Amino acid sequence: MTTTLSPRAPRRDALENREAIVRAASVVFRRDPEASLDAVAAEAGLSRRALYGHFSSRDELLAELLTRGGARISEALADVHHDDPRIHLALIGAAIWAEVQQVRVLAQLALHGPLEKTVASALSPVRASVRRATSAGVSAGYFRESVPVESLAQLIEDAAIGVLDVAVRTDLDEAAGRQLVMTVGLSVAGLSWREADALVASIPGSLLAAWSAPGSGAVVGSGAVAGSGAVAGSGSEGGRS
Amino acid sequence: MTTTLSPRAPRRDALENREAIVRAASVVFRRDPEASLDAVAAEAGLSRRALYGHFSSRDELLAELLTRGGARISEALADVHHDDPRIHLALIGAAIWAEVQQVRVLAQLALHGPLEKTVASALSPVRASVRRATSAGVSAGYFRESVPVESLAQLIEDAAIGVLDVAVRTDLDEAAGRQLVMTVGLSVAGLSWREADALVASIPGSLLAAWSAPGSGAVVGSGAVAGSGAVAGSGSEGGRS
DNA sequence: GATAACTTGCACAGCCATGTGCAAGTTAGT
DNA sequence: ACTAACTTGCACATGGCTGTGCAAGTTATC
Repeated sequence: MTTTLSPRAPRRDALENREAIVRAASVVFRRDPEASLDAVAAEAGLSRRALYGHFSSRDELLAELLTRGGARISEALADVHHDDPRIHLALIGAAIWAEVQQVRVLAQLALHGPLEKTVASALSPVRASVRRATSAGVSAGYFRESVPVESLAQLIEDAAIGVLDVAVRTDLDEAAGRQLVMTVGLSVAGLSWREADALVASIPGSLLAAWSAPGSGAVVGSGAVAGSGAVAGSGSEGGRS
Repeated sequence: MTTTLSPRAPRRDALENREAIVRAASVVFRRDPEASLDAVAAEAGLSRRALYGHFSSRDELLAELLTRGGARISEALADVHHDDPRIHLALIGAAIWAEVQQVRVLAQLALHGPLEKTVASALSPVRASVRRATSAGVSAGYFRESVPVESLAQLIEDAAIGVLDVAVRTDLDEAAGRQLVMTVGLSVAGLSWREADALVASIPGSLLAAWSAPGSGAVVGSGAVAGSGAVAGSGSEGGRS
């Protein structure tokens, strides 16, 4: 008695194609937030026309991306806490690193126009967490006090995105990338590199286990990312400059 | 005997209009590198058609912008040297801060596509200078050694752009902005915030005089930047679709 | 004040991207 | 195997931006 209502249930491959489209969009838009739907469809291995069978407009696709990205990130940050604001910040870095792909799509999309507000709300958990750690770290005398806290938090955020770019571009392995994101974040906050390195080294592996874990399920984007001739095709080296 | 060749010399206001266009382009493209020429013409107070009287294509206008920006920056960096790599890096920061507008236009344009190479070459003096200071600082044990020098230089560069954004956005005064750019650059390099602050404070004013100077001539873009109702006016939001 | 230089406004072509409709396929479920 | 679900390829309307031609203005310069 599956479904007596409709004459037939939706097909399973349709669902798969929908996923493929979202994944493709994630890959393509990370490189160019204004890419055409044709490009997305191509990356997904479908026709442009079929894409409209799943999303009735470009904006609807964007909305889906934003929603998913935001959810992934919130989830990842959900249980990141630590009494030492320095370690807290480092852990945020590690969590973010585990979600690079998502974060970078959001960051890219943020540059656009009308998405700003949506993206902002998607990233707000990160922002809040960073802000809390920053503020605590400044009070404790660890972080620089020569800048208003909001600006500092913003700087750390911006720097983090930059680091993600570099890390991805230079093809660091998981551990190295995570380490870089953590230490540079701390540096911008105000620590010297020796302090940052030492601090990060002192973090018990158990705290990082969640992300460094072997088969950390639910890795939506990873496949797409690996297969991304994307990064290679575009940037080559010019990158940001 | 001005010019016996042509029946009449070009008019002076034409030159002024050309300048206005370039300035407008600088303002508009800094916000949105893909803005239409209509937007540029409007910002310049001219018609789109008139614009084509000065630049035969969009690319020609871009080229002019790139060339000027590159020239300004090279010039600003020409006599930035110091034996202490930390101070060298800080001074680069100060020099860059004096050219924020230019740098930001270039950085924006860099995200585009076919411009990559041109932009890259325009910014190459900065890159080279940063790389030199970075490498020297690492050798001296001041900067972090846990990252390959090229990546570190890249990180510093990226961070600098981020700082410029924040600084401009939060409307810091000249001195504060310069200070921020210098210290955060040093932080990413690896110094603690106390070290960075102390170091920057120790830099004799004479070394900064060049930029902090009252009427440092040749400030091409400053007027345009100040007058930019740009940021406010444009966005509206409709944007794409 | 005559004349060339410059601007404007309009009309036009071309290109590219978005959405949509429809007829003909192909493929998954029952 | 039959049928509905899904995909494809095409055609089409719409809208934005570029680049150009031309006639009619305005303004600097001689």
